[in-house]
Amino acid sequence: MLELAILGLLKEQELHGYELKKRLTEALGAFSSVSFGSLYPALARLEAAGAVRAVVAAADPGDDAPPPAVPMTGSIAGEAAAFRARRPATRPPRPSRTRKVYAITDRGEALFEELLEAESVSADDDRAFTLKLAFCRHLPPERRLGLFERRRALLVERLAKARTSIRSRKERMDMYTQSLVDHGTESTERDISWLDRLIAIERQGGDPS
Amino acid sequence: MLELAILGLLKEQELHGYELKKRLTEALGAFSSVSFGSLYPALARLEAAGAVRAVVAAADPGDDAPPPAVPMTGSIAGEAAAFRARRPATRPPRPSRTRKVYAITDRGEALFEELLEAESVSADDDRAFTLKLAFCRHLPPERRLGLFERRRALLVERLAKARTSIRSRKERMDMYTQSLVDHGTESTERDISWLDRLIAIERQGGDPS
DNA sequence: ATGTCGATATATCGGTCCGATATGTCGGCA
DNA sequence: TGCCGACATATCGGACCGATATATCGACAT
Repeated sequence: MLELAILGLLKEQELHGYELKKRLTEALGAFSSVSFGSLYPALARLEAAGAVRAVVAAADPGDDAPPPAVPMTGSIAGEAAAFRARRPATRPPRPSRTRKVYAITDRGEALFEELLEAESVSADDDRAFTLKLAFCRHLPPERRLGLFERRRALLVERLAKARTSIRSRKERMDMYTQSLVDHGTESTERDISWLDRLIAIERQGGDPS
Repeated sequence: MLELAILGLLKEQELHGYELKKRLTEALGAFSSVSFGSLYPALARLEAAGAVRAVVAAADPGDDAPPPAVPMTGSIAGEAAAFRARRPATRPPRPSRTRKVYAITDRGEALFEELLEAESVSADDDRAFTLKLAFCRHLPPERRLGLFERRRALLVERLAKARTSIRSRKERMDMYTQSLVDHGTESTERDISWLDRLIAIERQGGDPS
C-alpha cells in the first residue's frame, strides 16, 4: 500500500528516501504521516522486487562535476529559494553524499498499474483509496471511472449495513455512541455524494474546473 | 488501542473471544473490523498484564447445572430468537465447551481509565478517538470534556496545517488531488462542528436528546 | 448411521506499518 | 573549536491484519 505511493512519486522524478518521506507527509495533507520505519523497508522491498533501482549509490566524493538530471533536494531549492535570496545564490542546500536516489523501472511501472486497480476489501481500504485517488491521473479514463464506482459501491454497502445495525440496536446505545454512529453515517453519505460528483465529471469526460 | 475496546466491553459483562469480536465488528458500524489475529494476542497480553482473567476454563463437561450469569452467545439468542420461534424454545444455541470467558480485574479497570485519557498523537489517533468516544460514558464529565477539547484542538491544528500546505501547492496539484484535499478539509470542518455540538451539550451538563 | 456443511471457537503465521531510536554527515554560529 | 539543527539512512520491537489451521457442534440430507 505504501509501494503505490512510492512508485507514484518516482514515476514523476527520481528521488531519495528522505525527500520521498517529506513529499508523502506534506502532500497528503496533515494526516497519514508516513514513517521511516515503513518507508525504508518498503524501498528495500521494491528494490528487491526490481520495481525500483538505486540510481546514485552512496559515496561519490569526486562530484565536483555538476550532479546531472538527479534533482537532489530539488523541491526545497525551488520553493524556498525566495526565502533564502540573501544567501549567495550558489547554495542549493548541498546534500549529504550518503544518499540513495531511486528511479522506477519498467517492472515498477507495471506494479504501479496493478496496485492502482487492486481490490482491497478491508479496513485500510480508506487509506488505500485516498492514495489511489492521488495518483489516478495515470489511469486511462474508463479504469478511473471503474475505480470510483467500485469505491462508491463499497460505501453504499457499508452504509446499508450500518443502517440495519443501527435500527436493531439504537435503543441500547448511549448518547455518545449514537452521536458517533450518526456522524459516521452522515460522513459516509457525504463521501458518496462527493464520489457522485467525481463520477459525473468523469462521465462527461473532462475537467470543467 | 484494541485493549481499550476489550476492557470497555468486559466492563459491562464477561465475554469470550468470539463474542467479543462479534460485538466489536458490529458495534462500531461496518467499519474497523477487528480480526482474530489481533484480538486473541490482545487478550493474551491483557491476561499476562493481569488486566483480565479467564473465568471459565476450557473443558467443563458436567455443566448440566444452569450456566449462570455468563451470557454465552446471548446477543444472538436475543436478537434471532424471533426467527427461530418454530424451534422448541429450549434452545439457546448451546455453546461449544472449549470457550474461554474473560472478566475484567481491578488492574483492568485502572488500565481502562488510563487508556481513555492517553494522549496518542499519531495517525491512528482517529481510530483511537472513535473508540474512546464509544466508552467515554465511563468518564467523569470534566474529563470527558477535556477529551473532546483535546480532540478539537488536534483537528484545528491539522486543518491549519492543511490550509497552509494547500495555499503553497494548489496550482501544482491535479484535479483529483485537489478534490481529495478539498473534501478532506470539508470533512475536518464538519468534524469540528460536530465536536462543538458535543462540547456544548457537555458544558450545559446533560443529555437534552 | 453417516457424511457434510455452516456456525462457533481458539490460535498461529507472515507480513505491513508505526514510533522510537541509533548512527552519521553537513553547514552555521558562538 | 565545539555544539546545534537539518539532512539522511537504517534497525528494532510492537501492534495489527488477513489468511489459515484446527476442532466441536447442530442441522439436514442421504
